Amino acid sequence: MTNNERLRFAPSPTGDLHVGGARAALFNWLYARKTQGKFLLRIEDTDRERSTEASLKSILGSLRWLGLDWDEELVFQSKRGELYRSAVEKLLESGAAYRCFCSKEELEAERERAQREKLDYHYSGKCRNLGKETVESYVREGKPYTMRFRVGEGETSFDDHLHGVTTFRNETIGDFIIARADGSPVYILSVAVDDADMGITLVMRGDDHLSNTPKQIMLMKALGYEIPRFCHLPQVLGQDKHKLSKRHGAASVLEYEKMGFLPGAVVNFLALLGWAPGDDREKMTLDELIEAFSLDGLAKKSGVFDLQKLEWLNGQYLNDMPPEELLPLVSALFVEQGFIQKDEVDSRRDFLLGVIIQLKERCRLIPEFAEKGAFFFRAPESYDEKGERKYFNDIEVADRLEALADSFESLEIFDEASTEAATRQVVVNYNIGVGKLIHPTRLAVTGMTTGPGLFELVTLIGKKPVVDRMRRAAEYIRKNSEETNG
RNA sequence: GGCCCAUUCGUCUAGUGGCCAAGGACGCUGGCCUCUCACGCCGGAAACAGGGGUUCAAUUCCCCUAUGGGCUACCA
Repeated sequence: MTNNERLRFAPSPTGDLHVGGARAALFNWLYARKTQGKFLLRIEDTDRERSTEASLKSILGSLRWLGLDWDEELVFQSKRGELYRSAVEKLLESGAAYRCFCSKEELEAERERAQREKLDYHYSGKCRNLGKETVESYVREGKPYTMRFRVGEGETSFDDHLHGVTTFRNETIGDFIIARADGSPVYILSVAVDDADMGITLVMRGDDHLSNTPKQIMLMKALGYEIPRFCHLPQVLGQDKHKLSKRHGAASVLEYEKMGFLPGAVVNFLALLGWAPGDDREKMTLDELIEAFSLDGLAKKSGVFDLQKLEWLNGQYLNDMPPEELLPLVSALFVEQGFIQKDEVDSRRDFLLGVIIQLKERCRLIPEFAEKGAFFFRAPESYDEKGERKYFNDIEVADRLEALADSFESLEIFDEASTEAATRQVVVNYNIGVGKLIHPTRLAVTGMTTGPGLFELVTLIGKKPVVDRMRRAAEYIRKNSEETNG
């Protein structure tokens, strides 16, 4: 465990950052930071068809959003063709690789036959021992060829950090292609070359790469490279226990950002999916994660992404966050909703902080501030249906509401203590329980049956609008009862 | 089909041979607090896939089976 560890995350820019990828990135990052090593980023953009600039931007954006910073320059595979070509050349010269002239159709037929006969298929090795002259004449004819790696006898094994010694018999692998007919390198080759070239000391990636590892090792050996250590992480699954994908709802980090999750909560949650600190901590900051992180805490079992737990965690973050920190996020939402103008954010700062304070322990996601707090900005357009039936069911309610409105109006100081005192006084006059007045009042002022404490909310909104809303509700109740009676 | 990997409450996990009649968290659920909701607090139900070994002793070690997953491309 020196501080010379070099880790990497190698996404393909073919979409947004996937949750599984983000978790792999996180573990690499944590290990690098823990060991004071380097965390590198390599962009696997050799698939020209599917790679896009927009995806790259999106992935980098998500990484930054999560707080995962990287060291050194980005490595683009698309810019390293020369490196791969010379590696292939070297393998060809040493005899570790050979030209294969088999056509796609031939190979396809072979594979189908094997499948039909339920036999284990791998390349027949037809071109493996072609005579020198044959090869030369084919090349002269311009017959297209791919490059194949000559897989030797024996077995290939490595000591995976998580899975221990894992062994593959070479005969089950079969000579594999390392360069296409157009000369471009295939993934397995570029990975081997890049990991060596970048000096990666520990390859930590999804366990879907487990069976690729022996190939990578054979290539590295043939190229005379030092073999890195490996650690294959379990996958992230959806509720149906299949690999997390769009079908399960949100599979990319970006979507969670849009849904109103906080980066700290997402990172925290991802860290706990497949890793445990060894104690009972759940909520942990990035620094605490670095501090506690160890490869030993990694799980072997793939984990199901539990949205409910993420939501809970996010709620914890929201609740624990100082209101000032929430202000930019929440006010941006309010502006977007048309609750306030952008230039009002500063002048109404105290009011907005008040709203946040009253709402934050009731919200799990940022957008809920708008759903649960619209009434702070405008009078309710309608009343909760159940609430209406329960609290606006009596003409007397209108009288009481008006009585309380009058009482509120006459208050010199309109604060929690005075409004509560006024309410309790009115209740005594009518000889009813305090709840009998509080609930209708809340419904009148907010349109809802749930929310912050009535006296807090009412003082934040202010006397005038509150009194207006109460009188309007009283009127509404009267009108309704006339209709139903008449 | 072949190869490789995995298997503790519904879910995330603790547990590395005795401390486990299995602990925590989410969710579910009973209650307390209370003007409602939420928060918080106190309780509850809920798991070692099955079968063989090894051992004085297995959740922990080995084997088999079952189940799930991955790879088996001129994708990455």
